[in-house]
Amino acid sequence: MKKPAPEPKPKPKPKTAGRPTGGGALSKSLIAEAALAHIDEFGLGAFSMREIASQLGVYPATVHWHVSTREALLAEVAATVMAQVTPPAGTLAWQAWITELFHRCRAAVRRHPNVAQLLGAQLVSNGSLPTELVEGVLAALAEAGFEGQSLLEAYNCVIAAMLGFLTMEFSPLPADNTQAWAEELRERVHTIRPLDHPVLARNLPLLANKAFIVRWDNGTTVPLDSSFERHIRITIDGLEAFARRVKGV
Amino acid sequence: MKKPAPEPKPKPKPKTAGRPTGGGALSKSLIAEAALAHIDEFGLGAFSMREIASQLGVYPATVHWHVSTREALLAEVAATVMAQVTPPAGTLAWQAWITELFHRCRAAVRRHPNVAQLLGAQLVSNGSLPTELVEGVLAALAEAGFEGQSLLEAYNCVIAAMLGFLTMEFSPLPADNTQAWAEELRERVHTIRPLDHPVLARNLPLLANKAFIVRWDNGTTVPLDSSFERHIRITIDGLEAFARRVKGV
DNA sequence: ACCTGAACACCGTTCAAGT
DNA sequence: ACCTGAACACCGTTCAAGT
Repeated sequence: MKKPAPEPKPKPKPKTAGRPTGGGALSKSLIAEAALAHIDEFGLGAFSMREIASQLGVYPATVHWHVSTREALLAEVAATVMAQVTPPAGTLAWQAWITELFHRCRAAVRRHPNVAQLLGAQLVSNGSLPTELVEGVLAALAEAGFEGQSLLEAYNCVIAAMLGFLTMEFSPLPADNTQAWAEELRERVHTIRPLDHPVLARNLPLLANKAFIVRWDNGTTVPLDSSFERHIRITIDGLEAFARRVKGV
Repeated sequence: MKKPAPEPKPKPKPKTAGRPTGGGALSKSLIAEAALAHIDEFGLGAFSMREIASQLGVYPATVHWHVSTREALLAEVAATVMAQVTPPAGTLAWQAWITELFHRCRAAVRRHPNVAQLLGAQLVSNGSLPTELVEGVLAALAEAGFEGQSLLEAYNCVIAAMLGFLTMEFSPLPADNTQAWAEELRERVHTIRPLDHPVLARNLPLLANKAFIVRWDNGTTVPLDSSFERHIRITIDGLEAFARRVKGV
């Protein structure tokens, strides 16, 4: 989460300008790979076009020749992370298929937790997620009996439940002074007055650092496994109730 | 969403250094108000400490004297937006109370959509949300019969459902070239092959720009009202099923 | 206590110029 | 087509100095 060692950043190794022999040492996907590796190691806060450029041994303008924009590069990274999450179609009942999707998606995010904040909270990155994911969820929900307006609603609920939870679970810590901030929040949480907030005070040992809003570590160090499993169950149960109503039972 | 007019930014009106007469022209909350107003008008992308400083007619260092850090200021802003969302306790059944909370929270975010990305996707801002919100949700869920581990799980699911959905609904557009990006995504969506993605292709008129991942406007211009209502229902239904299991019925 | 004025070490992006 | 080298217009934050 902190910047790499502040060595005097060397200019890219001096080479003459112009097209390299063999044509095209760099490419969009190579840059995206480097960016993902860097984000995995140092966090999104330490990511910059210049940093990626210097890691690749080229000038910043070179990166821009390939990817146009910082946001576009991050969208590429997000797409890479989510590339393999969609389960194959037609092998599972819709409830099991959605459950499997949630599990595979969380596994992918746990491999690259620092990209979580891109998936749901940035329209550009969100829009770059694989079309198979969209189709898969829609197909599962169609199998459940949804169509038209109710299909749209069920779809949005599934995507929001999945990406929304992961966005929150892996939301980033402060860029600097992490331990000072954590200490302050921990202090505030442990001095909650039982008279003002009785249920919270009574359940504090169970909730502190494990419940949203009253935690100072994210899912990387304190994963919310059981809550995520519960979120899946609640979503599926709610969808089944919705499906029964739609079918007019 | 775009930067304010690029007039030659005037230095703060020249005044002598030192303590102003009357003591303390500026304060933390005054700065937070100015920041919120600026974010409402120009978006989080146009927010900067220097911009706020120049709008207040002071030097950047002056702002830092009051708020320590950019992240801390944004947390203050997030807390301000969410200050009044928690419904009063003890007047509603737990299902109605949670439903009311969802509605009030979304109303608050719709008044300040550009801060949505702070609420769930930044641990610092998330941790600054009002304690009454936490207590209120816990009290409602305790009334529903949850306690201990199941209370923790139900709580996390409620918060994730609420803030997760809103984070996604109001996730920001690209900082620049918005219309070019939108056009590109629209084009990609409308050339989806029916053979590869049959359900998506068949329902495209209903889904385009209204379903997550396949949209190019956010909730500010295309609100997802019915999906949010459905999300509430699904969450409540799922919680009720969970409560029945917990009670061993 | 509260603010100025300037500096430090960064950013993303653009552009002419090379080969 | 692909890259250099430099520039432009920004950042957040720190710090000595003023009153």
